[in-house]
Amino acid sequence: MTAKPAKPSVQSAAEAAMRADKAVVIGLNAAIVTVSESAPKILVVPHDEADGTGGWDALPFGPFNPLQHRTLEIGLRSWVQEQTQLELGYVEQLYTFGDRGRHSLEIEAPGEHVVSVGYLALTRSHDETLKGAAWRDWYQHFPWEDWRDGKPPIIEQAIVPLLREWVSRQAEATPDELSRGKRRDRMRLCFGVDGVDWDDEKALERYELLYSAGLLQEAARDGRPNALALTEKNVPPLGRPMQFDHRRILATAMSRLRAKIKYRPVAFELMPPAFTLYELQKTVEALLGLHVHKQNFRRLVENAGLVERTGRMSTRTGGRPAEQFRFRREVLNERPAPGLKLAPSRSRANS
Amino acid sequence: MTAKPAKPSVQSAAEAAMRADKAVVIGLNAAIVTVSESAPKILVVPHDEADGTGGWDALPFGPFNPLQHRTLEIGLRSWVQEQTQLELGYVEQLYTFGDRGRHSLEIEAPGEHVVSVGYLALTRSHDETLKGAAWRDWYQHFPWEDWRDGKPPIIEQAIVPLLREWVSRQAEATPDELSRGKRRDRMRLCFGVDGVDWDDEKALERYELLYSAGLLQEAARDGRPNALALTEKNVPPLGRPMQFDHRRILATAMSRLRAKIKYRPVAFELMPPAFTLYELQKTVEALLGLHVHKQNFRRLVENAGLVERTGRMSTRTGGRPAEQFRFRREVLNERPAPGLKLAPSRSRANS
DNA sequence: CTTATATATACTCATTCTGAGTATAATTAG
DNA sequence: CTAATTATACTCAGAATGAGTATATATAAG
Repeated sequence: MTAKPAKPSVQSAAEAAMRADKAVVIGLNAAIVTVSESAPKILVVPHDEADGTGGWDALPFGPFNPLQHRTLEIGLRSWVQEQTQLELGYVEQLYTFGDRGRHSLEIEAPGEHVVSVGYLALTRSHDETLKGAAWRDWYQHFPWEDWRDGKPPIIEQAIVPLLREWVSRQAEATPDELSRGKRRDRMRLCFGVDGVDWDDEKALERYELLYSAGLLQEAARDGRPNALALTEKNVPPLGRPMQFDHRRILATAMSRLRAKIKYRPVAFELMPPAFTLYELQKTVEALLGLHVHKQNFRRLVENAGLVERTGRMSTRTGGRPAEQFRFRREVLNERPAPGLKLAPSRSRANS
Repeated sequence: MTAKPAKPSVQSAAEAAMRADKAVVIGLNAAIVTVSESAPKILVVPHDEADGTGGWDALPFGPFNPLQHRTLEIGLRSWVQEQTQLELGYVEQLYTFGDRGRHSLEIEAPGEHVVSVGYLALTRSHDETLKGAAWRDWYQHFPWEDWRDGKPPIIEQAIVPLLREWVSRQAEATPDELSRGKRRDRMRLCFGVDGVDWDDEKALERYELLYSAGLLQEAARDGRPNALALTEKNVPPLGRPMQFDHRRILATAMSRLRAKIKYRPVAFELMPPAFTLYELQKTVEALLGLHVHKQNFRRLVENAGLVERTGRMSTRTGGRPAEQFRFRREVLNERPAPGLKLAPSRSRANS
């Protein structure tokens, strides 16, 4: 085990990378999220191409210029600021995708390749019209993810039957019990079939399952074999598709945010300076796509020291006025700053 | 809010990115982890340069060739396999770093830029010598992270005094109480000063804190202003440095793995097919750098249905023979597959 | 063979955390 | 004034958690 032998291979590999055939362009994609009127909204820019994907939303994206920006995040903030005038609060890197064939190819010049880095950004609700961009309820892209009014009908009416067909199609191809079970298990775990509970954090897994089952328009666009068969059968679109792999990035953002909200106080990035506990709850429920138990939610938020009273009351319609609270920034300097560990309320979520 | 206006800016930006000045090379870095003899080991390749960083370990890395590999992960698996003959089990993307100035620059040709994507990979312990590579106990790079024998002396003897100086240095520069408090709070939360508990998952935050305080040799290499002053003062090295930003990637891997082990059954990727519960515990403790309560650990692992008995006994030295268990793969198909939610044992951890 | 020592494993117990209610207070709509 | 509506406080059983104690089964020493 001498030091020398490894060096040539590793180093020369790195040097070989310098050549143009391995050069890629970094695309920075931002899933910019806000919540207003109990709906999580995602910032989209319109996209029109003659290739059949016209009208599909795209996430705002821009290239990373390494000469201009020291880090990827700085690069992202810079062009988002420039293009949207939004001030981003929380920003988090999600994932870097390098897949060939997961976005329409016309953007790639021959011999060049785009690697896309996805970011999640949160911003406080704000109604100004952004030039050319729009806020879209993210459940338009993921209608199966919103369980606030009970199980979304699209699951039993469309998704489960189509997936069952996909499961049995594999059964024909590979008749061994084991690998058929795999597809069935994936379906069960993702969509909560056969008594498995719904897991709000599996948004990405569900998207990927639907994609690989060929049930999404993106899969058809990418020419996935499964998808072609279904296109012929006139399967209705499952949610609004998005350009490139942007719906996948959005799914990643949803999963990450739904997980993060439970152990870090990120929900407050979406709230105004003062808010009632019920407003906070509505925001959280919007993101999770679930209802939570109101009294326990209060207890949790107050016991964790996440908020403090302002003394002011909210002039609301309806019943008794609610007190307004503010985020206790100090928690960030106390213990590892907790989030909103909450369990879905059985009473309404599973109706 | 028409659709048109945004299109030119977004699209043309993407097209502009095609030009060579924005092209970058993707470097794939692998933090390949195993555990043997109660020590977490990281695979390193030697690196010798005449620039003063000779002898620093490097993580194995290779370029991503988009023409050859469909996804980043496939590219990574491919050259790791090629270079090390290791079979990777679990692989997870960690983070994509684009920072200029966080690695010695000689690798970058003028006008070109390396963006590095870090990966965490787990592999079962295996003693064969790998050509040119070596397994290194990861605590050699992070001596402050191993609390299994009580608080590591380096914290009180070196780190805390140096950080205090760094805190007070800011107090001079910006005398306002608020921003001085920021440095102090960072120190407190990271290193568990003033009654704050040690958080094993903050490995990355601690590394970044030490780096930005200029206490690491990498900071000196990168010419960080803080670091220069300290080099003069003959500060002893805090842990073994690594080439480029590889120690940061390793810190990211540690943080991610320490977090993940608590909610996903990844520890079993590091275990042989059959193992005793104490062996499993030792592995987990090695990764966390903490002791856990033995009886409660057993209860947790068994109640969660993570293991099943094999009936065979372990022929061990010492006391009563222990039963061997195996991982219950079925948990993956049951509920969202839990991990090893464990609390550090107060009795020995804080000695 | 007996005893000390070491480890494995089972069982206990107080405390806290959770999930799910009930009870009561303060508003507005009629 | 009453019903409806929302806010907030309080209760309670069961599960999970942290920390032991008790007992079983081996090896090593004498």
